[in-house]
Amino acid sequence: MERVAVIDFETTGLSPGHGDRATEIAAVLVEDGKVVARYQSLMNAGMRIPAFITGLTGISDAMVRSAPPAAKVMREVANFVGDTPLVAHNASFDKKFWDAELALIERVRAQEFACSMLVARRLFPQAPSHKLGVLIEFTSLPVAGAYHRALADAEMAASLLVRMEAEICRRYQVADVTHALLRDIQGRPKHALDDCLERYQQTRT
DNA sequence: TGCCAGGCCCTCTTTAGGGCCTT
Repeated sequence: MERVAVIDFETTGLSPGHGDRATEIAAVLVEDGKVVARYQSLMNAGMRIPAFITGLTGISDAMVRSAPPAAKVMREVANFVGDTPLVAHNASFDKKFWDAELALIERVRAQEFACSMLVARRLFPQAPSHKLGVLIEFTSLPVAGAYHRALADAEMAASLLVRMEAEICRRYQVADVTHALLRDIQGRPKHALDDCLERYQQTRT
């Protein structure tokens, strides 16, 4: 697969449209099934962190207060990933924050997102749930660190992605899985996975 | 003061409702 960047945000809440901001970002570059580079930073957006979020993530007001400004971190991580295609677990969430935080530094996203959760729902419909942690356990992948910290979650989403690529190659006898194919799979009705991959096979032979 | 997401996907559907998933 071509190089992709798997990203994960920790935030003060669920919606940048209602004033929520990022508190931490991680991005890992995945190439040939391996993580080849990592970026991770807490970021200070000047927001109080709700107690519930501190309980969930372990990220406190004190940690964020001593972190670099959000604008500096977003410039760094945007430069780090460049125009590499993006992947996130439940990408609709990370896409909202990526676009919102970039807009604050007057930058615009240059690439598409693919969603590891939507692909997993199609590839592993029998999984007990499609939360990242459950899928890591379901696929017997190693836990990379504390859940709900950006780098650990990005690393685990990356390993899940690599596992799913291998599964697609094995199950459908294709040699390569592109970012475009992931987006094709996630955009199709769940029952149409076989149809999608059959057509992909035809384009590669 | 108190409110507060939204896209996906199933079904007892499509003139809708509710669970899942992210923090």
